[in-house]
Amino acid sequence: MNTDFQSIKGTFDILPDTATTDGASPAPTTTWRYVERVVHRVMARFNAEEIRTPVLEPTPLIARGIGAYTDIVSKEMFAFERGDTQYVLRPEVTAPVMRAYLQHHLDQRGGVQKLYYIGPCFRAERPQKGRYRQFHQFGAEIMGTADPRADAECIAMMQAIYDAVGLTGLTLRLNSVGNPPSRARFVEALQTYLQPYLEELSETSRQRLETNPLRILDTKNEHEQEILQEAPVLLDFLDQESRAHYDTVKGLLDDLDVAYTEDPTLVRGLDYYTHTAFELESDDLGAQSALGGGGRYDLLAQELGSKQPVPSIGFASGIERLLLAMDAQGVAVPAKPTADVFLAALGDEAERWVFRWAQQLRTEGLAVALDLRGRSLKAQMKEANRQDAPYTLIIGGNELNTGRASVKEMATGEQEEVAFDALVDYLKGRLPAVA
RNA sequence: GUGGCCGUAGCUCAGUUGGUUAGAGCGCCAGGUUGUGACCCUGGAGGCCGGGGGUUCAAGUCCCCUCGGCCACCCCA
Repeated sequence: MNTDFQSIKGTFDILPDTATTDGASPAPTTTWRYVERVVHRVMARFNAEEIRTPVLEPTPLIARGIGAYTDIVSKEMFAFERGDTQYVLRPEVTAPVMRAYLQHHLDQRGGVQKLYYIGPCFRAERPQKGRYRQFHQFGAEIMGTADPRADAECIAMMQAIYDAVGLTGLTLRLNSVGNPPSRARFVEALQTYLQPYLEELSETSRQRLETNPLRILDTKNEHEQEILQEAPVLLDFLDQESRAHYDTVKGLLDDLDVAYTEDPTLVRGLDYYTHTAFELESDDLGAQSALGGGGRYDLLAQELGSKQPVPSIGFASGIERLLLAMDAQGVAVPAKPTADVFLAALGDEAERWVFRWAQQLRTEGLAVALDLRGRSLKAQMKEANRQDAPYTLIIGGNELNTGRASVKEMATGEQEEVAFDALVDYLKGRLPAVA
């Protein structure tokens, strides 16, 4: 069937089954729900609480929170103006969560706030494998403590989710970008080092030398990588405090048996990071290899106008990429739920009986499927088969006369008669567990 | 944003050097079995050949534009 409309470029519909078409979700709804379920369960184990913030945020929150010179803010935002307000479809959710934390004085609840979220984000990039304009993230923020245990726990939380869905062979890269003074000294050294190579750098790198020097470190340009071989190393510039923090985090990760690879070139894209930075990668994903990442952002709260610092650490993960990796690794996913029983009717009177009983069985908690097109019994049986319902009730003149339903067990083909008033118990007794 | 590849039924794909009413398998619907699915047989529905323009007597086939998809760059989830 044709239509004049289609989903917007880089967005997709999540469909009930794997009728995968170009531009559809990498997985059906059942798989999405499974992943979401795992996220909720694992987060609960870490005693994290769910937070839901609007998809629409004030543009300046994002611009200031993430940094004006980041790619996200400079060219990837879906932003618009209405009246005198600037709106943006959130490109990430750490800044919004911090906004909510400050706006609602969540620190006054006492203790450390451990918050997690699941929801859509938007970025106006050219779509490709694992990259969409509307994509979905889950993540967590541990807010109100600078303790390195929060860093380690945050990373462990992220790792636990991938473990829970059964993904293997992932690489956790770890680095420290230090505190502001350490970073400032390093940036200066880096700029000095790169000065002689100015002519050999790409245009973007030259620009970044002024605006965002750290980002030059994770260039993929081979020549630039060569140049960087001899460049000063970030870790060498960490002051004692930064160094101690980093070492403690590593030790704690060891205690938790969370494996990691140190990568001194790992620099996260967003401005608000301090100290710990990490990223989880998979080689099952093509060019978009990052499953998730995060880091510490002790400066963000004040950047957003808070008088008090709110030292925090968080991670964010992409659901689409998780799904892609699951698919590539052939990870088992629970089958889609089926109806418990299909009600097939023969004749007008039986159709009315079936329609009433469908409702009755549903109030008893059974999942019931039936024909809504007045089709032949044979067609109804075919439908029952396709629906994969373990039992089918066949109701015709005979059944109405005797007051006994024909109940067919689809897997074996065996059929028996059950008195109407015994049906509920009969079915419930045979079905796994009825919710 | 830049580049490469691709775009024929719901899905996977055929479609001869441009040449009658565009095909197959699977799926869907109906019948064979006027009360029974999964197997089998028969039939049917379903395509502005992504859209627009051009070349030509003639375009699914050639050219241009556009939209979309895929992949990569960039960046990140």
